[in-house]
Amino acid sequence: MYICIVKLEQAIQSNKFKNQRHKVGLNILYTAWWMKSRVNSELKEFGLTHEQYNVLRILNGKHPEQMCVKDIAGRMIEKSSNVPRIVDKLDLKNLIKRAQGEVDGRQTMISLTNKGLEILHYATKKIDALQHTMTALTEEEANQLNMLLEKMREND
Amino acid sequence: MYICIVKLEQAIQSNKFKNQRHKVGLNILYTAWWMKSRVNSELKEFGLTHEQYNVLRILNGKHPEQMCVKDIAGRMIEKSSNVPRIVDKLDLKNLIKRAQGEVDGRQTMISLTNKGLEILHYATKKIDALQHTMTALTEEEANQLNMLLEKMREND
DNA sequence: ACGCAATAAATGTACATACACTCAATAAAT
DNA sequence: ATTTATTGAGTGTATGTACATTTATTGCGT
Repeated sequence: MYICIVKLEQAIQSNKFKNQRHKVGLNILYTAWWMKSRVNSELKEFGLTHEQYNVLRILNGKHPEQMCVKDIAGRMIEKSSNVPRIVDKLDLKNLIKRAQGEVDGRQTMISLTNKGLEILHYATKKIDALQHTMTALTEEEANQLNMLLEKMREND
Repeated sequence: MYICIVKLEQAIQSNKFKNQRHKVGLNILYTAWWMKSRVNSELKEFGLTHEQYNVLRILNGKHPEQMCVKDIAGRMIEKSSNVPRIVDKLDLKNLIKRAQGEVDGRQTMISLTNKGLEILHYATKKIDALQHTMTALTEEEANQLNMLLEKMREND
């Protein structure tokens, strides 16, 4: 276990943590960055970013139905993501289609193209494999980690 | 405990997790975003961003000594932070000083100004108080969370 | 029906990340 | 000692975040 304790200290070259609760904040931020980096480098061969991939995944959840921009935004992990701009990039690559909303003219309805579906398919294979090696935990440990994270955010 | 399990599902409006290890990835990314948002809104009154605050804190660790850009970068949580640009912003606000390195002319040596020290002092008070309410864990739980995060990154 | 508030999407701006590249200074090789 | 490689900082570009503002459309109150 000692090796583990040393790892964050190595990564941010500091061991001046006031207490475990202080350390946990830095540890979560670092781990999130570590995950994003690895995902991004895996997605590079598809010309996708982490966020673009996330939007494609969300669209796939409703496929072949369309989704409006607001519904996509509500499912994003980072709530301040600027979905219209991410959708712009996906549109330029013809991975999604846009259409004016029929029931509500203010909405822009987004859906995956065949090209988008295909790229998502191959990208998902890669990401799933990565996630497997990246999360070196048992289901039991993962469950405990999830519970601790939820408890941490209790005062929300 | 059930309330907790529901929380991430609410936040990203999804409950289609393949397993606990899949969920843990999303949970860490979401928690990191949640923390950063709260820190940023707390720092707004000082005109600082989360990253600028981080650089000031790192400089304070060596104060009154100077640090070169590379050493600062090595202590950043997000390793791809572009430190020269963050330092630019701090310089414009006169919170830090730059000087050409004397022993190595390639280095730019950075140090806090009095104004930087003062702002950091007040900002730190706020952030410490925030961190206290934001991390609703006991020391025991925080320690366990830290160990699980380190174990998760084992295949690095 | 008309006017006004509310909503959805898009846009503008400042800041940051990710990554390639340049430039000057130092270190290394011969 | 001179050439060559390496290193530290800075810059350029594309992408994304955070947040305010704009524009078009809808819904509501009267």
